[in-house]
Amino acid sequence: MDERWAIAAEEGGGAVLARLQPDGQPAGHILHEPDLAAAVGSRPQVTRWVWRSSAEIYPRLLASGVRVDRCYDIENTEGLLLGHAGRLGEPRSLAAAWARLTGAPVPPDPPARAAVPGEQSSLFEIQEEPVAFEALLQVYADQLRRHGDAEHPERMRLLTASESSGMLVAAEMDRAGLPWSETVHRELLAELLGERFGGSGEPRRLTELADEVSAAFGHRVRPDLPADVLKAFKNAGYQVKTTRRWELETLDHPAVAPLIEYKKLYRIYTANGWSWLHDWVHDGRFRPGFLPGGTVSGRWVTNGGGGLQIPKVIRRAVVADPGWSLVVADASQLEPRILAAISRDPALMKVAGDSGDLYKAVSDEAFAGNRDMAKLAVLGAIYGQTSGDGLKNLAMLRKRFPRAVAYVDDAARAGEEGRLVRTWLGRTCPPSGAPLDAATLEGPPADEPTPDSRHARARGRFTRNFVVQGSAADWALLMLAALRQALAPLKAELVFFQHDEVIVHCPTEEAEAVSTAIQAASDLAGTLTFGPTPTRFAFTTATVQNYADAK
DNA sequence: GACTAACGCATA
DNA sequence: ATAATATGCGTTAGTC
Repeated sequence: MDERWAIAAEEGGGAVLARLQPDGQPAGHILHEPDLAAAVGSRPQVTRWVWRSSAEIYPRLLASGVRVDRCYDIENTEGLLLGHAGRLGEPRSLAAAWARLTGAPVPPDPPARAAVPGEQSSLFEIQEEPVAFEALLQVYADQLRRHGDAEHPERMRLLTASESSGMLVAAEMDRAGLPWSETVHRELLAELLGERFGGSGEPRRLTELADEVSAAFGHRVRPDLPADVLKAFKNAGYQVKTTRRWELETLDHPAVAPLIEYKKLYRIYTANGWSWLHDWVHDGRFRPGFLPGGTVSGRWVTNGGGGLQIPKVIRRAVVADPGWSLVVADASQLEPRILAAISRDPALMKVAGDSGDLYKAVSDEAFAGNRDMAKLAVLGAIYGQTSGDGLKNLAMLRKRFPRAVAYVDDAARAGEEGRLVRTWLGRTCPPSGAPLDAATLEGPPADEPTPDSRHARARGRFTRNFVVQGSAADWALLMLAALRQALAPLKAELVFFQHDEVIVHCPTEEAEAVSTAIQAASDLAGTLTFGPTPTRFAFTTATVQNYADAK
């Protein structure tokens, strides 16, 4: 039984709410109640809550111990609908949507507040003037109609529903937090970097390595200043253009080894050192501030602390609670499988129908068993390779998997021509900024590319990748939604999500059930997103005490 | 002091 | 196998 209610927070902790008819209009009286969380918590029969912003409301509900099954996030949906209509970038607040509906001047979105370490996810909340409840009801009804204007209305409904669900997942993950051992982290820092001068100065190891670098050059060189390092190498007779690690590695000079070690440790020191620990880890939990759909392609971002860039060495600090385990699962070779599902290339679907090594299967099919070649060709197709040996491999791929390559080629061409490009469910890549003239588009891969043609080509690589990466993000939303539902009766908690990888923290006795639930969620997401497809989305799962042991 | 660009590197 | 996609973020140097 579908029972929808709309709700909005009122001053002083109260709420205004109303039951809705299927068309979004209120089904009865509009109620005012003194306690927002109680208003929701006392209505467990409600199947979907319609509200302005999950980031505004849901952390408050969670803080009161109230969870909801489903929601409909009006401002998030407004962004997706605007994007689909090629109007990404227009204000997406409820107030703006209401103004567009009534013909009033459209207010710009308030600027997002800067990240504040340790604060709960409500920091994403758009701070704006309260809008009448009537506006919320009317904008909701209007959005329901606008879904019908989409190229694939059913897919669009799936997209907005699943991203609303993603908002719930994000708030719940931030509430739970990733278990983080401050002790292990400090031990790790001491082991890698040594003690700090005066307890808070530069770590001993960095000072030593900087001295080694200077000694190797015979004069003072500061390794954290690229200009300094470049000059030193040039004076020593080495031609280098940058101080990037892979370029330095080609040089035969005694400064190289300590320099590379310095860069590695310096990165850890600045990005995940003592200050990071102080700022971002509290009460044994790291809360990255997940934001679903934070990128154009629909990938999530985090609001602070570099939550999606936790270096592998630092993962030793992610430790399950006593008696609990971490179920770490990543979707294997996700992007080529997504390409199979969206392109419906028969040969690629066939190899993606097996959960084994996809690149090996592709190599058997088209590259005489050379897996490296096959992998390069597939990645080249997805990323838009422009040079190198891979091009030859790409030609072979095109021959054996024509529909798959045509799919991304079409996306690239659409991008180069400035047309809209969409993911499978309808998330839309905004049109390119600079319009391109016909000559630019026709122009052959000129010997000397014009800025416009370079721009068009870069655009094409972007949109080529967008359809795959973005459709993977579509799939991931449905996978998370299904997993969240499956975990609801357990003690297990989703605590981390990173593009194609999830971590569930659970009592050890639940680990097996969790692993099963993850694969089931993956299978369900495949069917829900793409319809019946032979493509398998296999998860590689490890149950560990320590994140570092998962790989 | 606030802001930005360029750089470099961590993740998928 | 650092070529190609997407990000976040901390540093320094330069500008206002």
